[in-house]
Amino acid sequence: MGLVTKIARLGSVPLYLQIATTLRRRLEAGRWVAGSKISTIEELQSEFKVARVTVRQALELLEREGLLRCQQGKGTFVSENLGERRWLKVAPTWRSQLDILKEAAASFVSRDMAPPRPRLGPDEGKPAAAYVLLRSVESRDGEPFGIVHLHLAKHVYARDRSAFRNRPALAVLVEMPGVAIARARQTLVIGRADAETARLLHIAPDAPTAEARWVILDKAGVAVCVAAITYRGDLIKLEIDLPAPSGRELPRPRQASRRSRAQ
Amino acid sequence: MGLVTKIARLGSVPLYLQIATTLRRRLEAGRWVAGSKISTIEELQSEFKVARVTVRQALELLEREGLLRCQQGKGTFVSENLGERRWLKVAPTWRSQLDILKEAAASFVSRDMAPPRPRLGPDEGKPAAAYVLLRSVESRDGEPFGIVHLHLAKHVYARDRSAFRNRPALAVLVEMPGVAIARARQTLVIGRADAETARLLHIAPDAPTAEARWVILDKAGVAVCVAAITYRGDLIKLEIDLPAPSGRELPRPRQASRRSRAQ
DNA sequence: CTCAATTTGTTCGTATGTATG
DNA sequence: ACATACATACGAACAAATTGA
Repeated sequence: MGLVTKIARLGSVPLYLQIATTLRRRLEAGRWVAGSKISTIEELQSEFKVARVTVRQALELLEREGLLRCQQGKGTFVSENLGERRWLKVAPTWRSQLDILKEAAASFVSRDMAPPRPRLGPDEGKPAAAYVLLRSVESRDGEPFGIVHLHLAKHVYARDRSAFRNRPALAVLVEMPGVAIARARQTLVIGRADAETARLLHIAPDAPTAEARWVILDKAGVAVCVAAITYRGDLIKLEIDLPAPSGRELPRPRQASRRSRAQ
Repeated sequence: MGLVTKIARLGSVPLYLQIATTLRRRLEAGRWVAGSKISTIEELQSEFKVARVTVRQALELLEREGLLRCQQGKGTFVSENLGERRWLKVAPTWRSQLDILKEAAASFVSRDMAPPRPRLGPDEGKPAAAYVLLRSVESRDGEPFGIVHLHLAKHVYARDRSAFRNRPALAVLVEMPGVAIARARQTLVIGRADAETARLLHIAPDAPTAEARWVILDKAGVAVCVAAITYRGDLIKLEIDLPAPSGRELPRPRQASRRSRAQ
């Protein structure tokens, strides 16, 4: 392959990490089938225009991650078991949200009985009279996957303190009789782990995270729950099913056959 | 503040970048109100246990990003206009997907008339007889926000070549008469920019990205479109509205009043 | 007005890690 | 392995702007 992939050291990320990222992407995109031999170090060295040692640093990293197997005299091979990560599958339904929590174990971090009020956007309802702030780390199979900052209306918390201490708050809230949830909005943006987050989630500093914000309104339009959840970015998989598009959803009614305008 | 936030250099991310990430998170989480003065360099220096110069590097970065204003003799202040980024708002509806594309300009990169078949999962329909591979970069206001790799069934492409060259393919496909879309599935995971991606999207290597995969099936269950879109991670905002949860969606029927079990 | 305290801005020398050939 | 180049990080000192006594 005469391919040249330009890599520049602009003052931030070390070269060998960039090359590792590039190769990891190729592996995960399925460029090579599992078990097969990938390019030789010499090929990679000339593709990326870096020194042999730098390529090796990248390969060593991926070998430690279990993505590759390097064998002297033979070559570098894609691991067999590649392909199925254990994703946290998120879909825009209550069901999927609760499924995630079902497997989760919450390790309680702290409780603040008089926290500052959560800030609410214009479309996020009225604040409750008082809140409790619960902080916890959610884990699956002993591996932490999310950090939860949860503002819970005090009058809701008071209904069943023990449940809120022992089970994921969202699950408790949904099942709670007498608290009618009228609407919930979840927004999700992508961020990066600061040092504290990285430590709690067992990821590298600056690694991608998914930051979810939940606002749950009761029938009176009061925000009974305002939560910020920071997930490990490498575990989140969002699955969105779209039904057949209806005419209403099209930008403008299509003009049957006349639409092949010159252009 | 006697707070100490531990930051370690383990051989990957420079300290000043980690500190910048931490402060950026604090700013975006609203720890300080817009316009107010943040901690002095000396305070940050002792919180993070680093040298003065290192803190300054982080502050300079955030100042260039427009989040902070540093003023000699006075202090460092949060920018006034903080808070509203121009998000690409994604919701699980056709409407929102098409809205994004409406503002977008596609700059065409390449076309491959005989690409390898896209790989389809077990639940992703039957492959079409042949595909065309279109590659493009989507921009908004001159700023690129996404890279598109689009496998399009050849018989669909043939219906209106010029439209597919000039407009976002997804929009063309949805509006196309005679191609009845039965189902579309979008999955979204978080990744990182390799060198090539970083260059095309004007972001740093290793910066977070959102990687969307679209599979669109026609009535016969044929995958007429298989697309991989890599978005800039810092522009994506997912908005999910959940209606009032119904009884069906709860893990198990709640037991009216008996549920305050000791625990 | 002057002075001192506070706070950001700048520079020097040195040490260490990364990458090259 | 070695010599070279550059980025990162430290500590310390000094300069310049701002504030209030």
